Parts: sequence; C-alpha cells; structure tokens
Amino acid sequence: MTAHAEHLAVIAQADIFHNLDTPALRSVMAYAVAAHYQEGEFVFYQDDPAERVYVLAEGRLRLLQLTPEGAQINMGLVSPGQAIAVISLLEAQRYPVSAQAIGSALVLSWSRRDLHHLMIGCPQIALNALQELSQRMIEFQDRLRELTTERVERRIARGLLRLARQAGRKTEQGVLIDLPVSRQDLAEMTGTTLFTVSRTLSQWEERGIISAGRERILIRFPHGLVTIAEDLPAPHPPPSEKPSDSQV
Amino acid sequence: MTAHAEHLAVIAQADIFHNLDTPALRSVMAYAVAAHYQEGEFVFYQDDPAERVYVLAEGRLRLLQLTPEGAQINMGLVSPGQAIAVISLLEAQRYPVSAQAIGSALVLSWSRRDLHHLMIGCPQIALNALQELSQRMIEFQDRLRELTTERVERRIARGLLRLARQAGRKTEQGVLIDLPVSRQDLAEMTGTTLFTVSRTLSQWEERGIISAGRERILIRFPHGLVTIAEDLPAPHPPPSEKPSDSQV
DNA sequence: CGTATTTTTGAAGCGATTCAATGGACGTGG
DNA sequence: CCACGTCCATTGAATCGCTTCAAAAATACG
Repeated sequence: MTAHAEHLAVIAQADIFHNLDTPALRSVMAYAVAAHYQEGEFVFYQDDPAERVYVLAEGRLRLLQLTPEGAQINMGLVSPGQAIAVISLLEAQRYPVSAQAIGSALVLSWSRRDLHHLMIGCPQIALNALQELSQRMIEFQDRLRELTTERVERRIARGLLRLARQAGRKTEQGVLIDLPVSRQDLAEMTGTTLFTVSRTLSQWEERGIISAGRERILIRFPHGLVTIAEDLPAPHPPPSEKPSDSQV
Repeated sequence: MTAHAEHLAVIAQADIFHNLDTPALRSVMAYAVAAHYQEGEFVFYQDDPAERVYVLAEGRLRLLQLTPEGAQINMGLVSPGQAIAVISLLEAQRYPVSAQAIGSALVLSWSRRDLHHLMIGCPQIALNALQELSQRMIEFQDRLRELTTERVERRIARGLLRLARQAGRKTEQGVLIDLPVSRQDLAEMTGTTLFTVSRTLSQWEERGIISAGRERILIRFPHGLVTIAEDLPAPHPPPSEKPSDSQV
C-alpha cells in the first residue's frame, strides 16, 4: 500500500527526515509504502534478506534476536519516529534481528534502491540516519559495559528506567510502564532469568519503590531506582503510601 | 599538520571514502589533518567534547571505555582504513570511549564542520559511513548476545577468533596474534577476569589448541577454537605436535 | 469454572569471581 | 653478565551471585 498524504506529517516527524524542506518530504513520501501490523505480527524476521528500511509511525516494536540455541534476547524497543533496519542499505545483508509489533503498529518503509536514491538527492537524510545510528551505538556500548561490569540488580534497575523513559506514563501514583512487560521480557532485556527478575522486583516492592502486577509495572519512587542503578548510598526511605495493607 | 599528497592513497582506501572520484578525494584530502601517535598515546579521551572524526591510516588503535568505578573495558580494535568517532558529526556530543595507540599510529582527521560540508557535497561519503556504522552495530549486537547467553569459555574463544581475524598473521605453526595481548586485555574484551582467562588458556594449551606466552598468543589449531565457540562436539584431537615436551 | 499463562518461592548446585601468594619473563643498570 | 625491580601470568582455596529445576500460587481469559 502506497503512502498517502496523511502520512506526510508522520514522515516529517521521523528522525531520519528531520530538516527536510517540503519538496524533499514529498518525494520521500512518493516512495513510501505503509503497512499495518497487529499485536505479535512480525515486520521482518531475523536472517531474512534485508531489503527495506522501516520507520515506525504508530505503535511500538520489539527487536528480538534469537540465539542458535533458541534463547531469545531483547535488543530494544522501537518508538514512533525511529528508523530500523538501516542495514538494508547495504547489499546482500540480512536482518540481524526480528521486529515484532507490540499492540497494533503502523509502519512506513522504503526499498533499498529508493532510499539510496533519495539519500543521494538529499544528503541530509543520510546525515540524519548517521545521527540516529550513532546514538543507538552509544546506547549499545552502554549496555555492553553494564553487562560486563554490573550486577544483576543494577542492570534490572537500569532496564526499568530505560523502559520508563521510552514508554513511561506519569500518573498520580508514579510512572507507569505503558506496555505489557513480563518478568521474562525484563530478563531478556537485562541478561538474566525471569526468576531473578521476579525476586528482585518483589524485593523492591517490599521497599515501596515499585508496585508490580502481571505484566504491569508502576514505579512509585523513581529516585529509588536511580540510586540502585548508580549504586549511590540508600536515599531517604521512600514515601510509604501503599494502596491497602499498612501493617507490615 | 595538514595532509599531503602522500596521504591520498590512504584516504582512497579508507572505508568511508570508497567509490569517490579523484576530485572528491582531493577535496577530502584538502581538509584532512594528519597526526602521529606513539605507543600508548591517546588520540582522544572519553567524555571530551567530540569535535573531530578520525580515520586510522597506519598502526592500530584500542577503544576503551572507563566505568564510573574505574574498571576498564575494551570496546574494540581499530584497523587501518576504519573510521572512528563518527559521533562527532553530531553537535554537543562527547566521545563515548577513549582511543589509544597500540604501537605507533598515523591518524587522519576532519573537523565536524568540514566533514559535514564534504558529506553534503558528496553524499556517497555519508552512505559509506552508514555502511561502516551498520556493520559495527551488528558486531555489537553479536557481542551483546554472546555476553548474555554464553559461558565464559565460549566468549574467550570468540574473542580470540575475532582477534585472529583482525590482527592474525599466518605462520607455519599456526595463526599468531600480531599484537601484544595480555590476559587482562582478553578479559576486558570478553567480560571476565584475567584469572579466568589465564585458566582457560592454560587448559587450551594442554589440549594443544593454542600456545601462549607473555602477551603473545599463537593459535595452533583454529578449528579447535571454532568448535568451542560454536559449541560443537569435540573434533578430532588436535595434531599433537608440541615443540619440545612429548611425555604427558 | 476450567485452562492457560504468568509469577512466586525454595532448595540445590555450579560457574565464575575474589583474594593471596608464587612463579616466570623482561628490561635496566651496575 | 648477573642482580634487581617490574610487570605479567599461574594456581589454589574460599566464596558468592546467580541459575536451574520443581512445585505451587496468582491472575487472566474464554
């Protein structure tokens, strides 16, 4: 399905199309293909030939990598405006990850040929893509450092904070992760097991830092998480305002 | 020091300047600055304002990241022709790692302004940079996956194989890592401790897979490493041709 | 209301780290 | 050329953080 005028605003807001003038945006749009995905559907699969570059318009995507042994790890969350599979610009490459829709998602995409052509005509696009990739590179370096040098509890704290930044919604009670996140998901994001995640969250819940349910996490006291993530001395005890039970 | 004509060949071979015509190469050269570094000197330091993009012409660089606690991890090895610090294209960024010379190194560099200007005039440069970054991104994803899912022995095997690919020199005895690599270095590359690396290498040496000395590693039987890295069933026993001792 | 999925919790075990002490290689200067 | 100091590597023993496995509880959903 070719993109329509309604997508122009979306395209204009995408990171890799920043600072383009209207004519440029129009030609970008002319080559765009829009597609809709339902919860759980895959936009592309790891190891398939990489032929298109995608920009998420609405919804969210999860990037997954499967190990040869069948274990799964979470390579990141994609939010609207972000581009993925920039690798497709190279010839004869394969997607290094799979991209799966969380909830329903609207995705625009361009073929290698077309995007290449657009970039030659408008170098700003390539520069924007470079920026986005660089940023993500730094994020990966950070994750790598964390994995090699930090204990699990700290990594989980960081993982939660990252999630909060990308998909947090402020409520009166605190910051709610506005996505279904299972213990398993968190484990895949932080390089541990769902058991350890469960234990850690329970501990935090006792301390009043968070409030967790089935696939649902509410951060009541973000600063508490920060002190864990940064390994600072324990702060003031969190404001103890638990919903119901008060005798502990 | 401004680059001279002698650097033109180097520039033409750099990955990010591939497929440029001679006029373009000349203008790239016009903006280049060349600098020489001695063993151990730093090209730039982590957290310094990122103002230049570098291309390694000769020698090798080590990319290091320092944790807040002072631990160090090795973010990769840079070989001639590779570009680093592409992040400098963004404004107001800081280098996420430090770059240190191994042996003596010749480095060319461009200011943000100049390279930006060159890229606008010649989009191919930006596309090349995108390619290079994408490749490195995949490498990082792999390392991340390895770190979260694989045991130490396997990671060390992979680390050694990577080193062999980047800096291996074939000899009659096997593949020699053509760089001083300490146990500590390997530990920083693979996310473990120098003790565990030492133990692992000793074990491999007993099995005849490698032959290790002080900051020196010779891979006698690369296939043995591959089977460890890929977790294949143990292969034929390695060709047992130890230099001296034969009674074991 | 039954079934499926997610989560919790306990107990056992192990891989890897930590620490300490020793050994060996290298370079330097007497 | 030997003696020395420095740096790197090895090895053992103790410990621990985390995983693994099993079982039960809690929650969602048709």
